[in-house]
Amino acid sequence: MTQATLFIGELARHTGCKVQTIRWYEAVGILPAPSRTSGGHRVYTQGHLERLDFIRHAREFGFPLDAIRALLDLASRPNQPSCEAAHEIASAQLANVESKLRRLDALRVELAHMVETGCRGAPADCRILATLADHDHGHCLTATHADAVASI
Amino acid sequence: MTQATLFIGELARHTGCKVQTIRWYEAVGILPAPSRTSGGHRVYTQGHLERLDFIRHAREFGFPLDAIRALLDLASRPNQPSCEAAHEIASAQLANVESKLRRLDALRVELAHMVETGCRGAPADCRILATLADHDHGHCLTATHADAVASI
DNA sequence: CCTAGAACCTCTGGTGGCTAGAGGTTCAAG
DNA sequence: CTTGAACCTCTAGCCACCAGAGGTTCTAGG
Repeated sequence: MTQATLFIGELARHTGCKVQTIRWYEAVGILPAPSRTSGGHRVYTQGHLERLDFIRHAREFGFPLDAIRALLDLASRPNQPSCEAAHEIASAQLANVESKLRRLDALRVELAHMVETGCRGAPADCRILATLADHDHGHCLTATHADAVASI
Repeated sequence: MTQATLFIGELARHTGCKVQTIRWYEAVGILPAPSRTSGGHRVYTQGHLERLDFIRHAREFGFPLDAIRALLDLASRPNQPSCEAAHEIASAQLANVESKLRRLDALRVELAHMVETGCRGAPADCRILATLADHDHGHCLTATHADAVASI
């Protein structure tokens, strides 16, 4: 039952998180401020390690920090009647990713078309430059790629 | 041959670009600073309009501003022997989008699995929370979704 | 006890591509 | 001459960090 403690560098190594990022997570209040040595160095507990692992893993799924905060709140109250909220957050993230995928794929098709049509010779005859210059989408497959920007 | 000129708001309406964005394009040097009225209002020419249209269209393809700058440079020298550079820039962007698509799709699969496995009952038994809490990826389909973050 | 150097501290500024707002000035129609 | 829409500059914020300056603390070896 010994409480192994960690300095920030060790915590970083254990979690694969950069030192700066850990300090930033503390600044934005998603990782609680640890106690300090008399000299001011941060001293983390096992609890911090677990919480940071959770955060990192959730980040790998692309959850924004606000969502992660909500998920951590849920996880910290394990005896609530339902975790429907967790399901909702994850579903929202899935929907988000799916929407991005759709827009990005449309963009891929359009870009591939542009690259394929190619440019043979001088810039004056370049299909790529011509496509971009024509804001009426004359060379585009569809005129609806405008909203793809957000998914880049 | 009359040079129709435009105030910034009219240019914005013509291009579908926000006024602020136009000023910002000027600040970062991708749209040249126009002349001004004696009172200091920006006065744009047809050339500005065309350049901004190009920029907007290229942005819709997700090109970063640096790439757009390079493409505009090419377009402004239409008699160069080759526009291979344009092809390279577009190919790089396509590769970029394809790479994002791949990572994002892997993420979708993983998220869908998580959402599907679901959570029945209390947070203590929630698969979503359990998946996130297990940084050894015990509940994940693969352990390699870490690099998907960059594509969100 | 002293020293070296690795690791820590805070603070500032930058990333990309904008967007929003405050507080003030100019334009153009009536 | 007045009104009000449109313009101006400047600052700050978004997201999730990363890099670096300049200074302090920890700890192992002598």
